[in-house]
Amino acid sequence: MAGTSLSAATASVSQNLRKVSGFAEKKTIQCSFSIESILGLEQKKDGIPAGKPHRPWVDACTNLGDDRSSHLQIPVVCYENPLFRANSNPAQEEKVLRCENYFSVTERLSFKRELSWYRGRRPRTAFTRNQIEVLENVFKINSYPGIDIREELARKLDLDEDRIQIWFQNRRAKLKRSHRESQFLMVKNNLTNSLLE
Amino acid sequence: MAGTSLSAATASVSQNLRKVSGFAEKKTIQCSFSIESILGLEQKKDGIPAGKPHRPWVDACTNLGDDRSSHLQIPVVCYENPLFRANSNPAQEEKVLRCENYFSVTERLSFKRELSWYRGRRPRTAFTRNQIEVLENVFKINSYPGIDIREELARKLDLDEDRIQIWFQNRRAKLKRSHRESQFLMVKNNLTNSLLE
DNA sequence: TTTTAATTTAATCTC
DNA sequence: GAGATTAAATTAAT
Repeated sequence: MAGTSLSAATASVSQNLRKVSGFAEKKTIQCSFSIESILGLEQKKDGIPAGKPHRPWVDACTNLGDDRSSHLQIPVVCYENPLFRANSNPAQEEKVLRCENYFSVTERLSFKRELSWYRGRRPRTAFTRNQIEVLENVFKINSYPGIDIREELARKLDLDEDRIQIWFQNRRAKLKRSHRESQFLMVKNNLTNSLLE
Repeated sequence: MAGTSLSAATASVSQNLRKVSGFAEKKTIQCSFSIESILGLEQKKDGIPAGKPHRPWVDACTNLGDDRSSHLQIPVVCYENPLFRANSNPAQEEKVLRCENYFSVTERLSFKRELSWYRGRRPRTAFTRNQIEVLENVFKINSYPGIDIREELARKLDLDEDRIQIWFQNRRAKLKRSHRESQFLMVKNNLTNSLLE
């Protein structure tokens, strides 16, 4: 973890709390110790077609040894965690006025947030327009900001450094995608043109 | 994807053209970031260790001669940085990397890093469910398998021994991370509880 | 439906 | 090998 400040480290750890599974790995040891077993040479029951990627979350029910399910064991932390409560969006709060149901929008947002926690996912951050603008401007000049720049951005934009880092990762992926697509377009156009000649 | 509309791609291209052509939009930055800061020039590091990484999978598809043009992964840096647009042979790239008169150490580090990432990165391996299962079972018993076990696993799982080694490294890192985080959790809960008493 | 924040993990780099 | 970081692939919220 590159974050050097305590707050950054704390935020980072709390982000990954749901990944905590240090104890879950022990309880899954129920296999025998024969080499054949270890190597999985006795063919498994439900002939899973080899060649398929490993996607345990798709059929989580049938996947017993998966430590990913362990985040369900510690939802209490999610409730108590103050780190994500602070991040309320003013734009969304104004919608409270239009709410005529049992729960206010903020209440429902809160539920949603807690549900996110249960599901093991950080509530989606809604960046403000100004935050995006600054991030974009920095990205134009440097798409790989180091830890110090990220920290500086975090301070100035009132965001966690983690969010900054993720934002740049996603932004780089987006740029790459758009390059791929424009490249594809060019090739396609060249091909079309040469066929029309 | 439907988002591959011409307008979208065009917008994307023009955005990138602006980027290539210079810092035309510097003035829109309404935040007090110094250029040095944004470019990451503050963080000084040591020199670049010369030496080309071993990338057998690059040669595998298209080798014979020095043709790199048929790579599916488009190097983003080639678009963004005018330096890498014209020259596509390694000798010239070396010269660019050695050009310390014009570029800072960190810049050259960044270039080199991006080059190797975008051009030479090994395609991500998608392990099958069965492969993962076997690896996990072995890991439970021995998280530091020696070369002989790795070779055996490679044979039986039809993988390169390299992949096995990397997998165990990443798996150990994951375990360590989860231990750190659960420890953090315990400390935090103890702290919370003692504060509530 | 589209965009993008968030997540997981294989691969890379530095030490 | 450890540790940090990244890209790739994906999930899911908006």
